[in-house]
Amino acid sequence: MATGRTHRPATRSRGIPEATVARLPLYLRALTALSERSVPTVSSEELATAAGVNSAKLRKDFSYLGSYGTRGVGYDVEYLVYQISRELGLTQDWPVAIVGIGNLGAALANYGGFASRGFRVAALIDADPAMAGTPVAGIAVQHTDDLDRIISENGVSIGVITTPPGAAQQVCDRLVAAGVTSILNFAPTVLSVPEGVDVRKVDLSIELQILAFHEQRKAGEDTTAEDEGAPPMRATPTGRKGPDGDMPAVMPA
Amino acid sequence: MATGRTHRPATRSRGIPEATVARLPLYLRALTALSERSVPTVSSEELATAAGVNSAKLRKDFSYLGSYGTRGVGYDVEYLVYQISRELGLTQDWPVAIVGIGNLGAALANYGGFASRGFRVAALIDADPAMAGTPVAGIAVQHTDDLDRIISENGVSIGVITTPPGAAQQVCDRLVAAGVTSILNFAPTVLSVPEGVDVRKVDLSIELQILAFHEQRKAGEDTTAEDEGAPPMRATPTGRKGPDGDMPAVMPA
DNA sequence: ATGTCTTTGTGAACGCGTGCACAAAGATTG
DNA sequence: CAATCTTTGTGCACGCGTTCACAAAGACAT
Repeated sequence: MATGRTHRPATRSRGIPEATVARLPLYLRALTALSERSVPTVSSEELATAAGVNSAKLRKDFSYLGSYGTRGVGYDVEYLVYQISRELGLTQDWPVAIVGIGNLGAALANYGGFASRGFRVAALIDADPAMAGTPVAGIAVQHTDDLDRIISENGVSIGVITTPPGAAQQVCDRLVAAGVTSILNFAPTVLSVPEGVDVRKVDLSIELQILAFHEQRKAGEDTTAEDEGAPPMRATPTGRKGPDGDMPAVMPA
Repeated sequence: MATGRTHRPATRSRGIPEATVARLPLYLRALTALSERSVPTVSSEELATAAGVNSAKLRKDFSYLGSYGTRGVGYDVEYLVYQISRELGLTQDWPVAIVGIGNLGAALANYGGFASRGFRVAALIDADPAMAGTPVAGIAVQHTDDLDRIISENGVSIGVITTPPGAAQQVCDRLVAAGVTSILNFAPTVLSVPEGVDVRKVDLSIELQILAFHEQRKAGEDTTAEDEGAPPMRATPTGRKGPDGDMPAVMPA
């Protein structure tokens, strides 16, 4: 098991707050839409509405990038698109490797949004020997044994993990050893990585559970004093509780 | 276009902070793993490590749920699994409808993590008439025309949108009109929903762009005074700029 | 019973992110 | 050139979330 940090201490990267960085892609998307409609300039108010944020927040976000606006007029759309793209590093090509070509991995390989903004699916990797050579989204799947070579040859620095949870940490370790320094993890696992490696996770199950919480809360608001449901007898603090748990089996897996 | 709030003002739901709610599924997952290994009790330190968080944060999170630990011993695993499950509303069944059965939608329908924790894929909906009746993950795809009826009959309150961006808002409006109050949006679009409806978004493109930012930053750290790249001539503040933009076309779409 | 040892639960301080509100800047008009 | 109007950029205050550090609580040994 790899030992290392799991959380980056929110390093204020080059003075730009993490929260701002997370919103830049949102602004960029809205700006791109305006650009396609040949809109020359946009005010912070309009752009904020399009991006679904507060206009003051948007202005403060942009202020971290520099003074790119013109008072009394607004922001030059094309210019801003370029500045944000550059800031995000989207002016260069980012070869990406997807490891774990199951349903989700294949879907991502086919996903148009991937290739659209400078990201290029450079390799598909799977542990199943039977899949090797099979073309998915026009790219031949390669075997895990060659992972190291594939990463090096293609200069991949961003890896996407769509393996089953049991394989995720191992794949992660191998990716990192091969030189990958950014990982997008779709497996429901807490990845442990060494310092300097960034990990972002996308967890469908967690998102649903958060929604369920609010949903339950909304439903419970009607009943004034909702029935809390008889809590199951708590295991006696001392008596360790029998081996065959008589606790209600809530969740199998 | 629907008019309404886009952001919930972080309503401190029943006293449990939003940040804590977002971590509960993480704890639950770690606890479930311990439960399967028949571990009777766990300390905040151990559990925190497994979940990848600070132990003080974990204790404070649990303190919002009540005093479920035993000092000097730790937490009873089974009991805590039940309490968190109940708090998240996972003791009940949540029928989910997926709208937009393309690559991603089909992958989600097949995704095991969905069904595992009380969530059940109750319906698959697509706008393509040719898909109607086709079984995906053992469920027949139904046509968008029947959306309203499908939602009502199955008592769906959580909807998942995996349509192309252009259709997302319209689908969202229809889902909300049919009674859905929680939406998980995979389309790269800012959804506008009325008060009382929760929206969570999963955006692959945004995640990659955030990684690219940090990746670029890491790469740029080596070169002491990195070349900022000649900024393209800024559009003259007054002269509105020609219709055929001579700005470098950074991002096509 | 008394003491020791472990671990929880939480008060308090700190830092980040958000939003208000306004002065400064520039465009535009007469 | 002066006046007016629009919109940016930001100082400031507030609230949430995180983390430290420790007192209180209970288990366990003697």
